[in-house]
Amino acid sequence: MLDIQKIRKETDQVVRGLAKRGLKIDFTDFLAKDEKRRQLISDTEALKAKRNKTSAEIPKLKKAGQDVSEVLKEMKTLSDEIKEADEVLAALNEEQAEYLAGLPNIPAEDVVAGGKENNQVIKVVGKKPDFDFEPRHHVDLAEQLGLIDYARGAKLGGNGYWIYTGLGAQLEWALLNYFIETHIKDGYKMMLVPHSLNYACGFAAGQFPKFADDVYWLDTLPGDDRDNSHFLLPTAETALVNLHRDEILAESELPKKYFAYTPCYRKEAGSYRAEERGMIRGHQFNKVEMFQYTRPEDSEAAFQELVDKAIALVEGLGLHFQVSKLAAGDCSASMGRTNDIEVWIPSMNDYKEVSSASNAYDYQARRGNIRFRRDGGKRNEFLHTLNASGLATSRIFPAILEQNQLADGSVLIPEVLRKWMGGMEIIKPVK
RNA sequence: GGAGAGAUGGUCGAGCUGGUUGAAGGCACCGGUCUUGAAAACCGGCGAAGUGCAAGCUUCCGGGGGUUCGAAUCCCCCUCUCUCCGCCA
Repeated sequence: MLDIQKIRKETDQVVRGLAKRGLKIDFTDFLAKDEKRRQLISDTEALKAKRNKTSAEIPKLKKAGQDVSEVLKEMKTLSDEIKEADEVLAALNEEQAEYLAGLPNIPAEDVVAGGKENNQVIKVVGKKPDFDFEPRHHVDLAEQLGLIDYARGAKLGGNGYWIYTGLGAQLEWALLNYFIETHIKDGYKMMLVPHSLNYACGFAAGQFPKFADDVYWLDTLPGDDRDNSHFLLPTAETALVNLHRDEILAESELPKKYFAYTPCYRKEAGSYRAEERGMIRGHQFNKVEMFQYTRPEDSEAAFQELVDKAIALVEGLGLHFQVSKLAAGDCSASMGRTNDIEVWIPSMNDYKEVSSASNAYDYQARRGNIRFRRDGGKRNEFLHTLNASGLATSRIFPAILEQNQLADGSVLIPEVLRKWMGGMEIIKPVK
């Protein structure tokens, strides 16, 4: 949620910021209505002040033995007038809130305008493996090594689902263990959260109202009974940002650093592409998500910490990858800045996102009413929220298979994972 | 699933026979006195949001609606929490 004060006072700056996302916003109507709304507020408040004052007089008049029937009649009229004005005002407020809720975050100053095509690669680690044989596709490798059962996954859940089997399941779990161990060591607090969340969670995260169709709804349809419906989280971020919704934290508690493992459930409607066969894009995938609540002045440093942590994880696996700084239009709605970590997938001849690190600044804090009180300070301030995957396994797993494959179709297990694989160093084809 | 109790400011907790209660009191926190320093004690301050240049005014006692001139207080609906019973892991 954007600060309405900012829209009023620094309109041009807001317009320019949103333009970087490719949005042409004209606040003229909005501001005119806001003006009207505020006028109405002051009008109705004058009426209410009068009501309160007279209302306090009535018991005194009664006590003095005076006849108050005339006053009561006037008050009735006044009350009706207030009620009418309040209804108009409520409608205006709702309209305004709805409009504000639909506006995305303003990109940070140094984030360039435009979409994906303007993303900049800011770091490259390792290099593309040089195979002296015909490298295999990860789907083939996974099947030959008995790691993934795609056919039965589809039988159980349909397109977009797979089953980790045997060593594949162990390898997947080893990855998660590696992430978890690292985060704990780095002082992040582990959380296991509900996977079924209520509407307010999606709103605070910034997924709703706009992207309510991208998630799986459990009981009712959104809009039917929005406040009592639940959806499966598309990322643990949605849960973690809501941990402190409607809370006021003490400055001394900040920064708060969390991480959570959850499967992520996404509809991915209409996004299936042939080149993404396998586990590149599924309806359910495993991810460990890092999250921070910080003071405003600390969030840029926290962002760097999160990016560095994600980098270190991929680096620790010995994989080749790059880091991209996203252009404004490629940052999701809630985020003012995002860096993606993209791992090399040989079969796709492309880099695919394994982590997305973002700074939401105060955008989510406003939506979720998450504030903090400075030591000795009087006013509560919105804090900043940041998140970063650390990591999603669904692209790391194929990257390991493809980048670490040998001529005979076996795959080297990254060293850091071996302790969770019973010391195993290599996975060999079963047939 | 059935029955009952409850939801008040950062926190705990009064008020709930409708009208100086936006809300006592405790704790926490901030400032001061005292002290070599600290603690204790004492004195003072201390909810949030909206609107306005400001003084101020308005709103908020889980959420929504209603009754009334006037609602934290009365009525209805919803959500959540707790206790008991049943069922299940």
